[in-house]
Amino acid sequence: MTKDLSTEEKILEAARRVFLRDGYHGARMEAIAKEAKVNKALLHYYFRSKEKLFDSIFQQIKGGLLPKVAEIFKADLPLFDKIRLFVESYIDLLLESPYVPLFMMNEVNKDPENFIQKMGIIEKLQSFLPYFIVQLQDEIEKGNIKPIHPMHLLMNTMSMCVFPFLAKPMLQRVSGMSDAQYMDMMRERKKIITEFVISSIKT
Amino acid sequence: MTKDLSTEEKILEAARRVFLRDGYHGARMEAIAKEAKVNKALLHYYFRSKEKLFDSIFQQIKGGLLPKVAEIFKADLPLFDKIRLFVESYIDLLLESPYVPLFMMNEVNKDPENFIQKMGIIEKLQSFLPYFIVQLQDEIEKGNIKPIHPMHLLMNTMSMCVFPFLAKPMLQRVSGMSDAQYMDMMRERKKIITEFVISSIKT
DNA sequence: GTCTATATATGGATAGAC
DNA sequence: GTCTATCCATATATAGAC
Repeated sequence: MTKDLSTEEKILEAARRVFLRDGYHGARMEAIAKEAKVNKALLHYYFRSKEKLFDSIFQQIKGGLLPKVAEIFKADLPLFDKIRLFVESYIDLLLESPYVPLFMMNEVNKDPENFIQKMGIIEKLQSFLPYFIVQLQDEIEKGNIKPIHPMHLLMNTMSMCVFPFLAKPMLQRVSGMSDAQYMDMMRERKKIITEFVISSIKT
Repeated sequence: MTKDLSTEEKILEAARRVFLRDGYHGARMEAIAKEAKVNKALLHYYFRSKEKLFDSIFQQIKGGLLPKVAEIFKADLPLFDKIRLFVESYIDLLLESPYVPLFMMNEVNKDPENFIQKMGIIEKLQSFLPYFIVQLQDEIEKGNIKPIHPMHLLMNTMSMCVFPFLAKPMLQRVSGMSDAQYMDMMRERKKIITEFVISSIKT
């Protein structure tokens, strides 16, 4: 059992689940308390307000995504390996937290400037994007891949990884898959996306 | 000026904007009234409740998307033409209503069964998917395209069209584009996506 | 630290005058 | 049809006993 957690940790775990599932406005302090099996008043004892509790969750979620991506793109690897690694580790991450993408999209939508600043996105991008652009340009000049704008290549690849998680509830229903089947499909998809991207840009 | 609209129409217009931007829970009746420049009580006079007003908007939004897609896929056209037409008309639609995708993702997330039923998605899919699957299978057997599961092909194509709208607020900021520039980029993207998909599956 | 009870704030809904 | 005033439910937040 995971029930030897401190009250504070139980609340954080529950809050994460509820906020991710229902969004900030949809989430209810009551629901979080129930999920954590603690009294409602304790949420305020530990975190003072809904807003502050939410911020704790946000900080926690923020850690996982970008650092991994930056690491891959900065590595000294052939372009196709980077693409493959990016797709694989990105989908693996999302398989663990399928609600994160929709949550993030909503957060950024509420207040883009603030979101980007809180996430430190600009600095992260600057830390690896230039390397990637040079590498891509290099491969194009060598004639190994067709000309493509780095932004579109990244956007295409990311789209195919993330979108199926955003649309999961819908796609799962219309295709009649169980949760397990959907996850299996996404694991298969790692290979499919990689091949799709590579065979599209290879000369 | 558009201000010779009836009060009811003004409310509907305002409600559409606010619900799309803030989502159901995030939207405030007060905000809709203000946006429509009418008294708050009038929203209830015309639509009785927030729920009912929301339903009106939902019905209105529902009309645009799927019918167009179904039409294209049922048409008697070569596969590559269908892909091109799908991408073009899909992105054109989204350019007019960039908030619709995130709104839809949130709605389906709240209550998938209910959403799919209200949208009539299953029937729409059944009306054109079989044709598409046969056509794709046919092209694969003829050796014109590489083997690919129809679901993945559709998912890939749709992902690349929709995701940039979902992530618009973020992508726009990090790339420093204005609204107009972002729209131009999406228009360019129609060609890029089509070529990306086709060159990926062509033998 | 944890509970019950309660205060306070917000937002949706209604009554009633005009 | 449109307004002001107000009600009422819900949800967040606090007080105070244990």
